[in-house]
Amino acid sequence: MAIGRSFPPLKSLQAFRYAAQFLSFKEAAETLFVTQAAVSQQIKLLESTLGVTLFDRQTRQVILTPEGQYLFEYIEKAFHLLEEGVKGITEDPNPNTLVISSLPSFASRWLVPRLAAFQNQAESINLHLSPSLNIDNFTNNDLDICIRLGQGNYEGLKSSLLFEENLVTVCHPDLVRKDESIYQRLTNIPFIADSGPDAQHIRPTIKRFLNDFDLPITSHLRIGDSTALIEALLSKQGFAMTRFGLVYELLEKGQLVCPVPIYMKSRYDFYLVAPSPHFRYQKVIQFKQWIEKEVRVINAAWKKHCLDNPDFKEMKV
Amino acid sequence: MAIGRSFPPLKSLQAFRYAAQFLSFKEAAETLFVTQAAVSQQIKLLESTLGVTLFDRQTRQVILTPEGQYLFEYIEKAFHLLEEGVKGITEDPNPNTLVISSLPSFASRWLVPRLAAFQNQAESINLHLSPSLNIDNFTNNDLDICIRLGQGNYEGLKSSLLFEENLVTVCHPDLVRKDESIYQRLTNIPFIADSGPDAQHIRPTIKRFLNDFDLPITSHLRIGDSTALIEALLSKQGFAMTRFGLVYELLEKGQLVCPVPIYMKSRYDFYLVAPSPHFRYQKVIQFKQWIEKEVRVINAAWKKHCLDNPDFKEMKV
DNA sequence: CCCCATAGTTAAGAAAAACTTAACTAAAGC
DNA sequence: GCTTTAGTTAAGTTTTTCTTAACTATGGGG
Repeated sequence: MAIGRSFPPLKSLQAFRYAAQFLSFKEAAETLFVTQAAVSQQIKLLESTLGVTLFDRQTRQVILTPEGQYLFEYIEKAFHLLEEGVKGITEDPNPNTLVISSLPSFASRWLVPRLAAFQNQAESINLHLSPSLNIDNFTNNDLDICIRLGQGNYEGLKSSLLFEENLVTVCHPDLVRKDESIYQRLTNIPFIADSGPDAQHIRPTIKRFLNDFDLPITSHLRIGDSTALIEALLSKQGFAMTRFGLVYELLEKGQLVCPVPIYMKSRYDFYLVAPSPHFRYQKVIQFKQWIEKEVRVINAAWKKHCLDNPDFKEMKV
Repeated sequence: MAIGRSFPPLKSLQAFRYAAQFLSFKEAAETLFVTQAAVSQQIKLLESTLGVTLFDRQTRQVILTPEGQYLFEYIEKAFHLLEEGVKGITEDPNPNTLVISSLPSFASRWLVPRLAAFQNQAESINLHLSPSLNIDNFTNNDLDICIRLGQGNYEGLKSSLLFEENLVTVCHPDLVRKDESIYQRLTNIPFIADSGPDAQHIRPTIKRFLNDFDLPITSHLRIGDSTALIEALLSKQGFAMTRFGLVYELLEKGQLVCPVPIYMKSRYDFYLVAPSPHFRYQKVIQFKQWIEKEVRVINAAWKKHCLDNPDFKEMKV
């Protein structure tokens, strides 16, 4: 049932606004991202509803009638106000404070140590880092942007890929000897299972790999928190398959090594996530540009890792 | 695909306008003739699209947030302009001239003789009567209102029932003798067929009636124009089944009589038809009130006709 | 002078938006 | 403590809007 008895549909008024502005149904259609037929039908509907002819048709062009000119004055002003209001409301209410929600592991291991660099180049922006394990809906807080590990599709939110994650096996270097076989390593080094929600798809792959060596998948230790997982690895409690982005610096420093020559693409990647309007905030634009540049080191590290370990094999999910 | 990328849906802005005005989703819903759930969903959609909280919910009531107050200023003004513009355009561009389209038969036999009465009471209104056989679409002319015989459903137009038509048999009084039977009359008086488009449903009924007398339906004369039909009747060429409204005055004067004691409701009735906004013009309001009063004589005449002829039988279609 | 391109129109069907219904929550009021 | 009220949400339905395809009528160019 129609809203506002006998008031014309708002869509038809919007179509009229652009048709009258350009004196062209075609250009109005382009502006509104619809077909010319849609505009034609909307104008017809508007004229029928009002009982007034708004355009004189001249086969290939239209001219506003006096009534059309009269109406356009009002409609144009009205839509201008709507746009002004919406623009004003979506403009950043807090241009000098950037509130970021991020995975704790990513925040503590990667982001925080680098934020100084961002703050140096964006001195007028105060940062508020809010570690969180879950996506946010952005409607009851002043959160500006999320850094998420996921698949990038969140209802009502916009996602921008930061970097694709890969999964590698890592352990303390003291747990491996250069001359032992893979079989020996798999037998001698305990497997630490990552029980985090974004790691569920790793286990079947590990299981299939171990089956090739006729070995069962057992793990005396299951850790769901990435930070704790790193501590367990560094304290020589076993090996795990985990995100390259999490461990690549430790690999570069030689604090962790890859005991097993396999890797796989993660089902989840890192995204910047926020409501569409937030991506227009200047502070978010700056942060996005900065972090996209910073994560290039992860991509470069991955490329180098692949070059340094040409024998590593990709496991398909 | 959405119009105006990232601009919120216009319906949601309209819902917001009333929700903010009344500080009540319930009252906004009533104003918009939708359910409370619809308003709730529209507000949620608007907040999600803008990435802004517009209302603080307090279980049974809502309060505008500062952002909501800010936006409301613009939205309220904008919708006010829309309404002003639409109101201004639908106001009667020609308040002193009333253009009426009517069936020629109805116009010449009934309306024109009476228009003097209307003009006497509406001296400032100039009348322009335009006989027409077809409904009009009102978009390329200055027509104000139509008087139509039909079923009252015309796309994009509003209809108001004037009076219900009935069909009676009529002929010149010289063609009947008081003492002859129905059978004798049906045999002796030729049948004139009305071949007008709104009379198509009469023939099967006449046929069925004649079958009861074991008589074929034959007509040596077929006339599609009501005015010509009346002339044929008055010139003693036979009997016809036609609209009571067309002939009731001739019946009252004794210039025509009913040879056969049957009648039937017409499938088509008389309607006033025009675009919705035209029914708000003052001149149309006056005309409608006047003609609705005038047609009461037809209704009264029908009632009297029924009372004067209690033996007449209704034929069902 | 003819053919092609252009802008607008319309009907029919598809897609998207908007709405309703029903069940729910949380507080206010009696 | 129970009932009422206003807002919320999910699922399904209805309505609106759009697309596509075929069409018309004109203008322009060859």
